[in-house]
Amino acid sequence: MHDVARLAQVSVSTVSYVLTGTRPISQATRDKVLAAMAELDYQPNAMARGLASRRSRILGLLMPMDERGLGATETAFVTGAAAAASVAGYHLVLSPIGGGGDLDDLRRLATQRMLDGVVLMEVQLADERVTVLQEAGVPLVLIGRTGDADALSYVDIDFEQTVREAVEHLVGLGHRHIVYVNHSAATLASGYGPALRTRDAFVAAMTDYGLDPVMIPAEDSAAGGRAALAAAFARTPELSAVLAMNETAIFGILGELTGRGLSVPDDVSVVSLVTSPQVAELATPALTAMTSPGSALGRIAIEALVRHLDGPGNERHQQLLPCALEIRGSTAQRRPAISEPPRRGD
Amino acid sequence: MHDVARLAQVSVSTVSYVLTGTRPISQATRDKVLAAMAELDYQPNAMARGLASRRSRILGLLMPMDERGLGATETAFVTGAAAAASVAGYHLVLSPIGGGGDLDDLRRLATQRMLDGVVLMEVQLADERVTVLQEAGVPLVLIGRTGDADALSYVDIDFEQTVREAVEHLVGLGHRHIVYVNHSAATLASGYGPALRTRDAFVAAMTDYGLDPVMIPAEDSAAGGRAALAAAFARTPELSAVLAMNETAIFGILGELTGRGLSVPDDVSVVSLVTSPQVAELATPALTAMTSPGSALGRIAIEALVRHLDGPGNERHQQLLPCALEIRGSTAQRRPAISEPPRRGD
DNA sequence: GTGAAAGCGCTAACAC
DNA sequence: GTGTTAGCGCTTTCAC
Repeated sequence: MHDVARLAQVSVSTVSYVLTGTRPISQATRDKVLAAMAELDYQPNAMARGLASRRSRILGLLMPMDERGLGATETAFVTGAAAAASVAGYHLVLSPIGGGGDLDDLRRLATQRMLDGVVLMEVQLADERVTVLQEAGVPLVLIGRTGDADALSYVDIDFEQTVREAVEHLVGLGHRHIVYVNHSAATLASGYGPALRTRDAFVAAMTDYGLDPVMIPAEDSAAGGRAALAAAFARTPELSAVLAMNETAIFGILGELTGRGLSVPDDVSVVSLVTSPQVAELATPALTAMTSPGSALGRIAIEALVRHLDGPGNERHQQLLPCALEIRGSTAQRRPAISEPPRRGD
Repeated sequence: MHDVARLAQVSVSTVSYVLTGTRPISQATRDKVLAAMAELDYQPNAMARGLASRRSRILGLLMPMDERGLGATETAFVTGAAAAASVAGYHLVLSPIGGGGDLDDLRRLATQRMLDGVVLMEVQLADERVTVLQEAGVPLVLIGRTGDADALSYVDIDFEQTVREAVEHLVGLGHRHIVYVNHSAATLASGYGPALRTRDAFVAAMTDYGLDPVMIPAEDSAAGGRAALAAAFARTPELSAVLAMNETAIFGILGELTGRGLSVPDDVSVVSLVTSPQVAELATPALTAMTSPGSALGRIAIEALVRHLDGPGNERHQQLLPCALEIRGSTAQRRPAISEPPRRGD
């Protein structure tokens, strides 16, 4: 930087100011400085900037990685967030730090002033990470919501709206015996927000239609899906539609349906909740799904965070986005059972 | 740090030395210092340390994210790498920077001395990121190999060995007409190492058995898998086994097989290459697969990188790890066609 | 609109 | 085994 200043025949502070833009510089000197920087192939040192300015211009995206891998939905969050960060002049780094034992790791990262702000993915209703980060004084935005998120910034999927639309689609096709296959009982018990919120939304939506809301939990595996479907038929033999939010179990559900000689969508319609097009297309037939607004969520979260950092610093952003219904091959008009007399209005 | 020194009644440098451990400190003073740090709830500032020491103690994992999402295999890389970094006293951050337009972003990150070293995932045969990083003077380790990786450190899957074992398994079950479904023609043309290496290995292995090596490319989609299978039957009507390395197409392959009234594994055996147990269990029947050594790859890459950084700095680590054969329900003894007379030795 | 200089919070010679 | 001190490469008052 010294060299740049000398070459441009200005002071180091002037060079710094063209870099940061924190004070007006005449076009002439700016050009001189820029030319000198290019000439010398100068690159500012991020550590030194960070130390002097007390801002790293690095944003963290905390993304617990379980062994199941990341779906296309999560990937979309990430790419959306990275793009938004880049636009705002920040770097985005992902940290695989989870809710597990590496909470100390997180505390260290947060407290060492390496990150200007953080976006949390896969937020639990009671999420220790939030406490840790708040204590460390790191600005944060959630993707998802804790139980008491009133004071926090978040963006989340509008599960109520999403489930309602899915149910509406199925009811519109004439289905009346709809079973919702959720995540596992253990996941529900652990306070996983999406599982709880969709459960409640399903009950509400079905009740509004005067229908019986049957929910079955399923382990996150193909076998879990099969078991759940078996349970569903035991509980509701007239079952003609399945709503599911479980990207792994859904394959077991489809397999079990086929195994029972039932055709999708002729005998049973299937809608998958919060599902990426990529996964939806993997199935045969391709799944009608509520597609999550992945990259928008990531983008909005970062934008809110940046506004918080660059702005007065007391904003609070709370926003819900619904998933979009994408009709593919797994839903169809309900076919009345042969034994069933036609009803008026059919 | 000043305060810590005063409280412990030592100099700041002594505090620094107990922090870095770069010179012997008597147990007594160390304890005093540690006590003072705890008392004041002191946390060193990462930026300042980085500026003064010229090392950030941050390692980057460059992980291109395409819209397909990360499989369990990639996730295992990441968790293995993160664990190893933590053990070595480094932080690991992931950067979603890809081979796309954000090469400048990478150059900036690399050149600003924010990262002590990086691990590259999804390495292409000709990978510009390698050039950029080398020019920036950032130590790097590849997961995968470029075309001329002789001078670089890398860890990669031993595709030759992996394919050979898969073919051996199928031949051992009596299969002689085996088709290999690879990634797409475009992917092959783009110089994607795994696709090319498995192709060559397949040809070599089949030729060794005196068999005809038929390879069919497939788009990364269920539809691509169906098309590939159709092409495979057109080319090799006697087909009794499919080898595949394409986690998305494999579902189309299975669907098409079922659609043709063929049973897996009774009529056709299927082996999936470089596949995680999670994905293998998704299919019906569960797939016999060559399971990739995911977390070991990540761990070894980080360990090599750290050795490079902390050691004399001229090591070069090159290592290949084979996938492990895990037999599940998609492979079985070949069933001779009815029209086919029994051969001697059967 | 520009320059001079005082730090930012540490590390690592150099002293003893 | 410990203390003193000169930076690391920037940002940002304060002065003009």
